[in-house]
Amino acid sequence: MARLPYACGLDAAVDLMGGKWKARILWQLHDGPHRFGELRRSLTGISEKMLIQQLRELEADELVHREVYREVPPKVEYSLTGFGATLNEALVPLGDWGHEHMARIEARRAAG
Amino acid sequence: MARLPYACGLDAAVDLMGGKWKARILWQLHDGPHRFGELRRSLTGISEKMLIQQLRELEADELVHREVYREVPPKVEYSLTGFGATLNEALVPLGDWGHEHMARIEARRAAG
DNA sequence: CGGTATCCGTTAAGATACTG
DNA sequence: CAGTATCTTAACGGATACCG
Repeated sequence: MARLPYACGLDAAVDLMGGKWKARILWQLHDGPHRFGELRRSLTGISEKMLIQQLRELEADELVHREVYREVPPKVEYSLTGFGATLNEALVPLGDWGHEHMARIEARRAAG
Repeated sequence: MARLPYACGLDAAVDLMGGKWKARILWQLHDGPHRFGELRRSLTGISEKMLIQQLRELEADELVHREVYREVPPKVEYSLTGFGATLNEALVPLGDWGHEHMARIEARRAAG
């Protein structure tokens, strides 16, 4: 079925940052560029495959910039674009909300 | 594999409102209770199955309240709980961001 | 009106091994 | 170090038909 146009801003935003990892990846980049390996260690539980896949999508959506340094050993740094930084700011209240209610949310999840 | 604890607030929040529909459903309820059929018509493109499934999950997470009126024909109203209202507020900046950048996001999506 | 039940294809996600 | 490749499972999303 043909994709419908976005119904609202939230629809568009969720399309870009939705899923299990993207918001957390953007979050990790808020304080400057990070290398692939740093991100992998920070994002506990992510597989290399998912990390690179999500980074590629974020790059295609112009939220993240990928800079390759031609060195040995190889070095690649990921950073927020200006566009990505604005999205990150819009995610702050959501992150705060989650932080504030984390105990409740964990408890509900544990309850099944 | 056993689920890890939430890594940050954003992780917990996305777990509750992530997916294609939940943010939009919460959004629709911001101005008061709505009936099942109203929501179905508002959320263009959603199937009845997805709508009821997402509503049940939102109810289980105490974000949405379900009120059944024993009438003929049947009437059920969904509304935000206090908890759901606070999440909705945290989503406002994200919705604004999406609205502001909608044209750009649509264009990227069209480009494939 | 407000759902259920069933079936089905697609996408997300994860484990593991391997490469330039 | 920063990825690729392959395979498998789980979750998401949708179509259709039916029910109280």
